[in-house]
Amino acid sequence: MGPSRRERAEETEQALKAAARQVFAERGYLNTKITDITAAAGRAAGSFYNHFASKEELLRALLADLETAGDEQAGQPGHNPDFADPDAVRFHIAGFWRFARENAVVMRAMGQAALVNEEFAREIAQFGAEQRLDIADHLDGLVAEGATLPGTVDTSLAMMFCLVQAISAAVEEGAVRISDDEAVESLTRFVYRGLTGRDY
Amino acid sequence: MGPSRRERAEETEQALKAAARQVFAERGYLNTKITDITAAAGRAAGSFYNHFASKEELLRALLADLETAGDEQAGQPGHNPDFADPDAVRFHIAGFWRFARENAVVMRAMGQAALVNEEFAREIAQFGAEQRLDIADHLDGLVAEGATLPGTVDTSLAMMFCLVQAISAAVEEGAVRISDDEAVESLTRFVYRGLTGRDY
DNA sequence: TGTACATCAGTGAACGCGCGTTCACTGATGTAC
DNA sequence: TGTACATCAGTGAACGCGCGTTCACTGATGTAC
Repeated sequence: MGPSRRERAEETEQALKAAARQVFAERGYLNTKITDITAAAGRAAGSFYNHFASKEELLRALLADLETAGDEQAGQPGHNPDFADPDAVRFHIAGFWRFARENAVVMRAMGQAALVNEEFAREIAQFGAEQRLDIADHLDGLVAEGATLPGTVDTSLAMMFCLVQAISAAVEEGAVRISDDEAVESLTRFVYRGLTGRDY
Repeated sequence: MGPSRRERAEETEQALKAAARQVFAERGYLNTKITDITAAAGRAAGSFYNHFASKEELLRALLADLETAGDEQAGQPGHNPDFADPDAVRFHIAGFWRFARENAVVMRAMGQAALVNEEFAREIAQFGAEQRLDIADHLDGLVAEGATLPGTVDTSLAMMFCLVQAISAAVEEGAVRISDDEAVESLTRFVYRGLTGRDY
């Protein structure tokens, strides 16, 4: 007796997701046809629709996987919310950097999907806004100590996030060549200095 | 007697370009059909191919317009290449900012085209590399004065460019709300501090 | 345990929509004489 | 200046390609008795 139906279906679904990651990485989300995914997964074209209503739905599934994986590792030992300490800045940048590099394929796919799909665009915008809100209070220590931020709190946060995100994207597409450690170190120095006006 | 053939053709070509800018701004390059452009220009679908071989060629034409416009205003009065002076940093950021805001539609279209077209991707990458090379020497003054850059020269430049570009894109798509002056001022402070390690 | 039927994951050829692209046609401008 | 023909910008219906999506079919697993 072979695998149960449920097992068989689960296998195919995982195969499709893995194949999608692969072809998205190779040629990008927008350039990927559904038959590219099924071919890479070694299944028939029609099989796709047993598991996902569309390429968008598949991307949502990949995103959901990524979120649960993110939640699991979000225990965050060593979290220090006071950006007056350079180590706290480095800790946050390193975390974001790791996340961005590990999930580069899905992040890039999301970005591409957002160009064509209003819904995805809104989700990304909201995700960014939430991220910024989550650590808005991390700058309080700086202000309390009398440091002058480079702009409003929101602008300062936006600059920090945009910078790290843009650099990780640039590294990912090969426009900038730099090791992970070097990136985190350079970014930490740039951001710490930029936010605080202090040398480091 | 009506307008000459040449005049008539020129008019239509300009109308198509203007219409393209408009619809690209409204719904993005990738979401724009050729008939969207011709409809917005008030011409028949077939007319498009008298002027451009494809949507890509039209985008190239827009890019060429933008480059000649850029060259004209590149007299650059008041150019100061020594980034030890915050005003020099502000001058460059303000220039880039103006350019990015004025040509946001075409820049965004280029970015979208690059996702689908290898050729555009290469051109953009090369353009960025050239930009960085053009002002690589602007950091020499800093190094000579004994300032510590946040990373290598190339990494430092990449961070500066990525930051300004990412913020202008974020403003353009409404993810960040900030006036032009405020943006330039905040960016100048962030970048000057980040590069030099000095307060400002 | 065995038999008969129901259900389901997977298949791949075929269908059909959307849109880029073509092309015969129109009405004008340009040219030759 | 006038006439006859060539050329060309523009038109829009029609064509056809690419690709998403469907669906009748297969061979297996699940269920009822």
